[in-house]
Amino acid sequence: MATNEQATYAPNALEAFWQERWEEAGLHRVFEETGRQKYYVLEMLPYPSGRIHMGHIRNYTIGDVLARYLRMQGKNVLHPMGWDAFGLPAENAAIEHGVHPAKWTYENIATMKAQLKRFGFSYDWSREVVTCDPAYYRWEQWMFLRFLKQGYAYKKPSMVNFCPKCQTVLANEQVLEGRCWRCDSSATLKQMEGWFLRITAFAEGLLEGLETLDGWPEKVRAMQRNWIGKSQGALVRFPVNETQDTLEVFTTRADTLFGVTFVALALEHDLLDSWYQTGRIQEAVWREIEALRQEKLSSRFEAELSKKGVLLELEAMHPLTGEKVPLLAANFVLTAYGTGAVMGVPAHDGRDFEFAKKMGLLIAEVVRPTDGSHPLEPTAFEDDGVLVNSGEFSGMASEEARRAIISKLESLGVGKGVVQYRLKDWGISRQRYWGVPIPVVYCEACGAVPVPDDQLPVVLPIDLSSKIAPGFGLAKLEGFLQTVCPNCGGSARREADTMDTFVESSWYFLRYACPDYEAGPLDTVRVHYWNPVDQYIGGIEHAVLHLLYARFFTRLLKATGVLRFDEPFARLLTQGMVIKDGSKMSKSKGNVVDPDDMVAKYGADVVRLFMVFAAPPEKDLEWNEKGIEGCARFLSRVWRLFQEVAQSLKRPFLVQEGNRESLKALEMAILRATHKVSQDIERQHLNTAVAALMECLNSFTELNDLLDSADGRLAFQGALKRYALLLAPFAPHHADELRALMGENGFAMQASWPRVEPGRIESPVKELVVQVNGKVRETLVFNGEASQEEVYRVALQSEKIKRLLEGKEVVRVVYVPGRLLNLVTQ
RNA sequence: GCGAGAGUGGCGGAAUGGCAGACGCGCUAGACUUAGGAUCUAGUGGGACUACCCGUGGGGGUUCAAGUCCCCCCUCUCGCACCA
Repeated sequence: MATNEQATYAPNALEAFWQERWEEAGLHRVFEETGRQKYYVLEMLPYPSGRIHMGHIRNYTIGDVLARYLRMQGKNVLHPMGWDAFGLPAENAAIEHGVHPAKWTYENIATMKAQLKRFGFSYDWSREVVTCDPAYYRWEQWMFLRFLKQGYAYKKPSMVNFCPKCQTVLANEQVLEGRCWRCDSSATLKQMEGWFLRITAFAEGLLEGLETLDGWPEKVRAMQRNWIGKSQGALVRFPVNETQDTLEVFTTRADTLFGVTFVALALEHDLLDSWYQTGRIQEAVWREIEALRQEKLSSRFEAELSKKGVLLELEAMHPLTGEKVPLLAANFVLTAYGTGAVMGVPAHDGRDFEFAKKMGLLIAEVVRPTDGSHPLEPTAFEDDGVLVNSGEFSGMASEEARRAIISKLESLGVGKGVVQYRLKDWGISRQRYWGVPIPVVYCEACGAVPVPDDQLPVVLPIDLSSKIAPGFGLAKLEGFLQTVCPNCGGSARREADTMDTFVESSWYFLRYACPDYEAGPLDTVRVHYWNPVDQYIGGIEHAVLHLLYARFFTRLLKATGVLRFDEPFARLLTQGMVIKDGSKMSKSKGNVVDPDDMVAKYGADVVRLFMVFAAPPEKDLEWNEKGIEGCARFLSRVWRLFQEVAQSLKRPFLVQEGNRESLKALEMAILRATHKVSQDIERQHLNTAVAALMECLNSFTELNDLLDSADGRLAFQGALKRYALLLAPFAPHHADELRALMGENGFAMQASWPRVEPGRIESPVKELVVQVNGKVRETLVFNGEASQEEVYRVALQSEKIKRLLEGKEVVRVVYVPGRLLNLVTQ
């Protein structure tokens, strides 16, 4: 400007000044420019809960540093922001304070947007997406209808997780240790009808895709792999004697089939009820089953249930040996996994072993370690080995036996090889109000009818006659529900469920490419110009929620013909939490630091700097008031140095030529910093990039004797111009101000990132270390490259080295050019 | 139990197999000052106190050289967890 040429750094006025200039210049708007290399930097969009917190600031600062750096590198960088605006907190606020969810949400957005703007993040706000806007969610409804048509969306009754506090259903992914991910209430199970998206159809693709995501943290990939839970095995059918029923079990250990001594059913298995109704299960046995069911319900979330079971007094026939095996109902058999029934092989499964001991069931050894030992007591032998007591399969190795036994089962028609996944279809029905209405109507004559495209969006009614109270939902809005059938024109009722809000966040990153598009959900050209996202940044808490859903949606949209790629996020950075006094900042702990307070006190640049300096991005960051003061001190020192140089340029100089060594050192300092900062941003070590800037400043300060000379001042001016550019991604307001002070026009973001030709940071003066037996004993200085012989010769002239080598023979000399000489003695 | 990651000064943290502790905080001393919680200068792993020794959770190994690579163990954090 600059604002003035004052001696103290006054961040608030300065930052406001530059933010206005950026705004006027439309500096952060970006357009599709074919021929220019694009880069898409994305941070997870926030839920408008009321206020921005430090965790957001950290996330967005990391993204902003990368975005600004890449833009200065000449990339066409998309860096958007929006709001995940549907969700329960808005309804809860309505219940507690009587505010309409829409009003609450939009007011929060306004507050939070102002907070973000104060930090000077380089978002293209013209692309802002608000998911509760009908202009956004109409396309989500459009997509839903496509999915419906192709069978990827369907409705079914099922046992679902239900949060009593939120009064709504939760998807499997949204229940953490039996508790609601949002409010931490204990979830219950409930039989309900609801809509599902067929994520299981993409289980294999989602799993395989993980292998291609080498820009993702291994931790997240492992979590998703785990969640998808693929296992290879066999379905085996056990006919139940004296009935027409066949019990199917899933096993990964077909090689242990001859060791089956019982078959156990989950307490909730459908056949139990049917056998009870047909009198196959006695009244006394049934009462025991009921008792176990009760016990299981009440202790659902205990670490481990002690294994209990009930003999059904029914037998199944072993599919290969024809022997009779007892059937039991057991509390440790999972309903939701496999077939809800397991074959019991006590000799080779720890759980079955424990259970068999307790119930007095037989234990039959069929696999032995290859060393021939019999390790059956005190526990099961679970490893692979060699088969025994297994008829024609005896003598085979486990691996081979699994294949052979599966073929046998298949040829007899009593089983088959299968792949099983733990992943379940995504239940998206929510029985609440503040969400996207599911575009289906129910007609007495025509049944469930999809709402035609031209009647979209099904707008969420905003005018409410009654106040929102607990249990409120679309189902209470008679005016909304009543409609006509698009098919026959008869009276019909609308679907009252809304979609899980994770649906909105599954595709928002696509809409940023074309937020104004009205001819369809996505403008194919623009979407494919920007996507996939090159760098995604957000918290690890979404490892198997949002990140899995978004990957699924991308594949779904590809299958629907909208997209041409499989993976939405090429690289993922999961930043650590901001913690204080050892725990995550939260209202309940009373350890919250408000970003606004910090900005008021230190300015945005200082807070941004601290956010990336105090810890590497992926690690937790401990809030430290002293630490942020250190960053403030650093920016003040930078400020003073620039002032000093600017002032010196106006004064008469004392000498024409500056000290040659100092001039060289100055150039070397800025070159080294340029190299280090570039390299560190590239590898996302933002904390060491800032350290390099600090180090460079320290060097500058030591060289300020150069300001007495004419060429020293000019050299300093040149170096500082480059320094301001290096600072720009971290402290953008500061950087633009400093550039102005050095006589530059325009904005740092429009300037090119300084480059260093390789080799230029090599100092002509080499410092070389001499080791004796690997220990550093001497440091030598050479001008330019020195040969091994030369270094050796000089080293031997050192008194110290001479003394250490006295009476010893050098048996080996290791020379690393430019680094060290190691003399090895006997 | 399974999976992933991490153990380095008083603290946050640096180190393509090549001088361990960059940078910052804190601390010590000094300078400037009516004053200092401002600023500047110097020092700051431990022990010996001039030239040496020890030191990256513990124990082995590879190497001229290991915080870094390999094997075993311990501790911590996170995720999943009776997944057949």
